[in-house]
Amino acid sequence: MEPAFGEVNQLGGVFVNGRPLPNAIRLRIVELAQLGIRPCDISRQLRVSHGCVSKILARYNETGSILPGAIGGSKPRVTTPTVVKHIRTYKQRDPGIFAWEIRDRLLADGVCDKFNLPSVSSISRILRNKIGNLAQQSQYESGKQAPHPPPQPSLPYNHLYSYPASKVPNPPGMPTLPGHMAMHRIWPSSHSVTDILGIRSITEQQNSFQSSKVAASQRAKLEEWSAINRSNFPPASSSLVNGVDKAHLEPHEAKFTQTPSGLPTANSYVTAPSIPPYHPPTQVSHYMGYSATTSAYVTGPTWQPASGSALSPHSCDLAGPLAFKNIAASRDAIHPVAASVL
DNA sequence: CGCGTAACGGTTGAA
DNA sequence: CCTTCAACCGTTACG
Repeated sequence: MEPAFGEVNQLGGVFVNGRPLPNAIRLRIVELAQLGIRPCDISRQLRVSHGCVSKILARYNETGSILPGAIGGSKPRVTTPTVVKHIRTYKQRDPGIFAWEIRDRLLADGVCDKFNLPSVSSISRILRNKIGNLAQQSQYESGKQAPHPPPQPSLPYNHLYSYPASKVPNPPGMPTLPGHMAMHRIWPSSHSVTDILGIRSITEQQNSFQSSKVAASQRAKLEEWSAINRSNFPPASSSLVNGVDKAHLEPHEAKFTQTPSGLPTANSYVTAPSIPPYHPPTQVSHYMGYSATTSAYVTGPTWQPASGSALSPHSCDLAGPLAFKNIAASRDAIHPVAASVL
């Protein structure tokens, strides 16, 4: 469960079964692809299976994000206390109401929107399990609803944490969802549209180790791109970029990058000996709360100087940018470091 | 040979 | 706490 060292694939690359590739490598895959390198060559160069390269690129093309999907956990429940309460109310008012009618009403009354509307079967289950005895008890049940008013709005966080993963992309052709509504999954990840697009993370990283291989023009393009995108989105989302967005990235990266010493370079990274110990889930719950923990990362780590020194001037250390991203929350902190590296 | 993808064994985290 | 379960992971192998 705590693979200090990963396994080695057929190409000699290191991976940790069940865990996502480091973002640095993911990013590298996308970068190389953008430079016109063929997937098969990327695969060989980075020693990542072609299946994985294919998947990451496909996802990137589809969602614009290089980030892995949210692992573990459960989907946010659509049957929030509020919803249950309303269902109960409907049932009380009309004991003969059908589940599908309840569903329609939830939508009509604005209790739910089409993204968090429970399925008919969910409603049936609720009726059966939670309100089943309501029929008999409804009289007195009804009176005591007030005490526990779930302060929860019907859309608690959905609009904040969308999810860039493949299952529910918001493909260009799909007009229905604003990107940020694409998924109702708690993913401390992404989250701002720009982040969903993966733009920000890319540009940030580029800014960090751009000097290495990425052509200046490429960088410029990306920056411009991000600028465009940023400006195109509502302030609400962009404001999240610096908070939520990064917060989510950090934990992941922390695992990859907070390697105590000897940050592997891009070139050596994939070889077995230089595998960065996969940092075990730490005390910091990874997908932690967005706020507090972020600052923890910002302030705490001692790796910062190390990363700076370990960073080789060229040869694009993958670890470098990632390391920087750990403190991404404060770009102010980043840039000086990045600048010095550059 | 390159690429897309299903199967597989694995991890994760909310319920 | 512990267990369940459904999400995701990357590799492998096949077509």
